[in-house]
Amino acid sequence: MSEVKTRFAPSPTGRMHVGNLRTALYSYLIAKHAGGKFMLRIEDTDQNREVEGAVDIIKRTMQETGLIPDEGPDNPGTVGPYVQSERVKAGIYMKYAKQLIEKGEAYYCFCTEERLQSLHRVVDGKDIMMYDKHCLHLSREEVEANLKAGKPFVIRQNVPNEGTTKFEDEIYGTIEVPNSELDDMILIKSDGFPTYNFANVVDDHLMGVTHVVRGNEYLSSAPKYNRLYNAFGWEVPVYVHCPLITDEQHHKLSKRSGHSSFEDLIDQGFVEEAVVNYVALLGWSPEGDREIFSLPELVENFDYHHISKSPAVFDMKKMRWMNGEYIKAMDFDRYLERALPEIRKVVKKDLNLTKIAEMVKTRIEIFPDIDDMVDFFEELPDYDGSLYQNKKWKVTPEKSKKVLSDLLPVLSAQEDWTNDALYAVLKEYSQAEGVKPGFTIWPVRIAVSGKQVTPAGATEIMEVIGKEESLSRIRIALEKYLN
RNA sequence: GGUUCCUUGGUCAAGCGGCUAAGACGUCGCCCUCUCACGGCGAAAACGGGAGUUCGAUUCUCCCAGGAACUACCA
Repeated sequence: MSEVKTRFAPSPTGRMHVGNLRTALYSYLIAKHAGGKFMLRIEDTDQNREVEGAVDIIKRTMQETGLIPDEGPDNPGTVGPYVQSERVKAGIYMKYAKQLIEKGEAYYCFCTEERLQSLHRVVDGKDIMMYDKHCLHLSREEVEANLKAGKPFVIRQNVPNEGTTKFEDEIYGTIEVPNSELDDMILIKSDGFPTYNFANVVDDHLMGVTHVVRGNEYLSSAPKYNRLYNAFGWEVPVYVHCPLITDEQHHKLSKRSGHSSFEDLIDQGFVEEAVVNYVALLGWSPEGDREIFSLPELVENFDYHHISKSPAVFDMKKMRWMNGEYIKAMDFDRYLERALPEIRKVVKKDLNLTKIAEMVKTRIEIFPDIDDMVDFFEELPDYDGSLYQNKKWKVTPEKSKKVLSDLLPVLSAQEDWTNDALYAVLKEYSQAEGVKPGFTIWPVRIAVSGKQVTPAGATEIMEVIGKEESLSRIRIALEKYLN
């Protein structure tokens, strides 16, 4: 058996869709698991849809996710070029299309747009069209004359109306389709560019791809590919169709879902590795119970036979959970790089931001979660006096008032403003009063934070905001909220 | 409309003829605790329906229902 070679073949039309990312990931994993090669090919055959800079997005995304191609536009192997528009210039597709015409498997079509338009009909609000093989019946002379006259043409695949075509998919098994369902799809467009379908087959063969990994949405066009391979007498590659990734409504993930692309997710504060990890588990499951996998670990464990058939909903909740796991496990310096800018958005004062970052590390799932958690460091929010009511510690506003009044002079006299020292002070006071520490600490925490929930205890907060600010906030509590 | 595919808890999913039908997220409870979170423990929650095949079907076959994808000179 020859070496496994897979490819990721995106169109440069914008951001990297998560469905595409998963296809790329599975392609990569299949190749790497088998010790094979992973290739990148750019399918820029639609000049209208091409988006400036999209190729860079693709390349950058692959860098960031670690899906590094062994061959591609930037590191060509022996089967280049790796960009289809360049292959068009080399005349590759036209050459093979003409071979097909010789064999009677394809034909020139000169139909006008108007004529094609007349073939469309609307069923259930959907516009559907099936070509009627009008130009198949043109005589050789007519074709020659049309070509000589410079009439625009396309080349279509010639699929018989009778019989069936079947193909094998590794995941879905044998799939058989009646030929009458198969449209005479266009192979070469009137601008001389190949369509995706044709370029794909030609390139996968020419470039030695052994396993074709792609989305389930292409499952129904696969039989047409088989006909092409057979017509050429080429070996059919192994097909691996991945199940669809859907939104909560069970529809194919689209731009409007807001998290449809890798970049969207990163923008929202997700970590690259977490996205890769989560996406790997959409449609595939490892053998054990483990869910957290680095890319190398995925390579080691990935067995494409365990890819499932049913579509998977992209669950933001679980994505967030997994991201939280990655943040918790993240090397602190790297964490700081992403956490600090987020903290600076709300904390402008010269406080110990590293300490604040430490506090929130186990409490966030995505980086923007930080904002609402640490805003009180910057400024004491307006709060409700009822916060001083706490059932567990049996704290009331009245009791809080006494605690804070008692503590104010004690804390004013306190020199060592570190967490441990402050905690000792509060504990000592509690013992002297014969109450639980929590009873004392609750009102202090409310006073210095103004919030019901904080990412740290009272004394940690005091340490960070400092003595002066702490005392000031306690005074405000006494004067404004407990009076 | 046609074709193709899919159908285990709300979600991701194990299961590949015999099980009290894993596990994870989420939800809820308890513990830990200077609030919350982390961590620990626990609970509720599923085989779409109907026929077969079989001693026995979540697992095999068929039908139905539901869902999805495709049906472009887009990929």
